[in-house]
Amino acid sequence: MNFKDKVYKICWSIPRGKVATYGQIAKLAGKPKAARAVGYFMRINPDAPDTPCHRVVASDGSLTGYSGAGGIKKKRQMLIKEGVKFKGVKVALNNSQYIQKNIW
DNA sequence: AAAATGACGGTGT
DNA sequence: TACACCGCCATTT
Repeated sequence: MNFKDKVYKICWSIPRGKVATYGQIAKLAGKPKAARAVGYFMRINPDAPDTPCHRVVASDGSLTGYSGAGGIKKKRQMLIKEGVKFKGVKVALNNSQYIQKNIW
């Protein structure tokens, strides 16, 4: 299992209505400081409905990137529609962050 | 092998 | 909130 597959697998494990941060995913994948690389994988993946990459946000809760149609705006709407709480322009990590324990 | 790239993260202004 | 910097990383060129 390479780093890339782990990242995707973790993405798929994020439940509806919850979100995870890039750094969090990087850590779960075994590379605490590879958040940047995680973003890279999100960018090249088939996007939207396929991999729920829209459930991945920046550490401060703000939405970054998203190469799918609609961009950031669309991403935010998708999250809201799934039940993710928002605090202004950012995600309310306090009650919408996905707290996951080791899945391996 | 070396340099460039980007959907990051943390800190400071 | 916005922007600039710098350190980090896997993947591509």
